[in-house]
Amino acid sequence: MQLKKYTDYGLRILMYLGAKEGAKESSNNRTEAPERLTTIKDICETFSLSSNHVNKVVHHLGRLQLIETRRGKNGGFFLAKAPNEIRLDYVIRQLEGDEPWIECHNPYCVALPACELNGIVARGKELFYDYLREFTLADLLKKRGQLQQIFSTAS
Amino acid sequence: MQLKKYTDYGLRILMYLGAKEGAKESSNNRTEAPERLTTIKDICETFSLSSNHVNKVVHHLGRLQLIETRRGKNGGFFLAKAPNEIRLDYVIRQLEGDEPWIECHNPYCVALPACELNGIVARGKELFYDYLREFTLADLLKKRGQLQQIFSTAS
DNA sequence: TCAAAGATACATGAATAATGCATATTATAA
DNA sequence: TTATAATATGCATTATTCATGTATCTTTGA
Ligand code: SF4
Ligand code: SF4
Repeated sequence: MQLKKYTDYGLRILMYLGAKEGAKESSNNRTEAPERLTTIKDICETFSLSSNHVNKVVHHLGRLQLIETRRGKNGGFFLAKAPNEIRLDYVIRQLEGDEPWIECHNPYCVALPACELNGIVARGKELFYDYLREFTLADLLKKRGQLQQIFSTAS
Repeated sequence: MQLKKYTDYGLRILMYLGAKEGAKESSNNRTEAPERLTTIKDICETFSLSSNHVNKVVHHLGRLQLIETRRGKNGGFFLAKAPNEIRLDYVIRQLEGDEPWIECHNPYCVALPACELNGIVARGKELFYDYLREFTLADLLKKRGQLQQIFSTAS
């Protein structure tokens, strides 16, 4: 019972991009690319991660339209939305995959027709996500200055 | 992000015992063993499970003092508490293991000193368990009659 | 036309959960 | 007292999923 690293990596990437964006004097036009784009290599060096894995997460975030990716030379990616428009429940649900937390079929459980448990767990799961729904990427950037310092210091 | 089968097996066992207990005219003395005790074999045949795995879960439930186990001939196990005293949050926390849902150390994440995420997820996890806390084994036995029928029919 | 970036597909490795096996221990009954 | 039926316990193996690696393709700017 633990979130996948994959999911956390996605959030780290968003935090990195959010913190960096805060660094410049905040362009209003968000689909305009900043000076130099963040690359997968940047992320890997900052967090000491495997580029292959990050590759996939970045791609996924792109498909979700949370970031915009640019291929080719001087390519990279940046936030496609304002931090306060990126809800944590959405990010985690999508990256994590939204499967039921308890598996009653496969193999089929005989108790299923009379079981109250799966409904209770499913409701609990929704409460978890309801709570996450109250937060956005902006909430993760409360200590933006400190994050910037960490990210710029980390090799 | 899914509960372990191990945990669900534990709940199935409790449901089985609870439904069976409802069958007889409810002895008040709960540490008194009923006529014939439920065995691991019974559980395995009912749910088509591996006896080794069930073995361990039964042992675990015994250590948690949710059931009382009896070794030797005519041994087996039965509920050590009334169903309404067995809270689901406790059962699931214990069987599942109460680790954090997001892993910030091991390997260490550079963002940790300035990260808001782990706290948010930890709080969401507690809300999940807070919800489960409202339910007991008795709530899982709402359809006791149907459960009894299922369990007696299942080979 | 080269090089630097992400996109994509597939293969491999690592971690953990699930299961299997063997044997010890205990309690009951014949 | 002995056979038997049950849980207890430790270790081995298998399966599944996650994480990571390798290779190649595509795009794009210089
Ligand atoms: S016991 Fe209930 S929750 Fe568990 S597998 Fe069976 S039907 Fe699903
Ligand atoms: S980003 Fe935050 S939550 Fe994720 S590992 Fe780092 S410190 Fe923990």
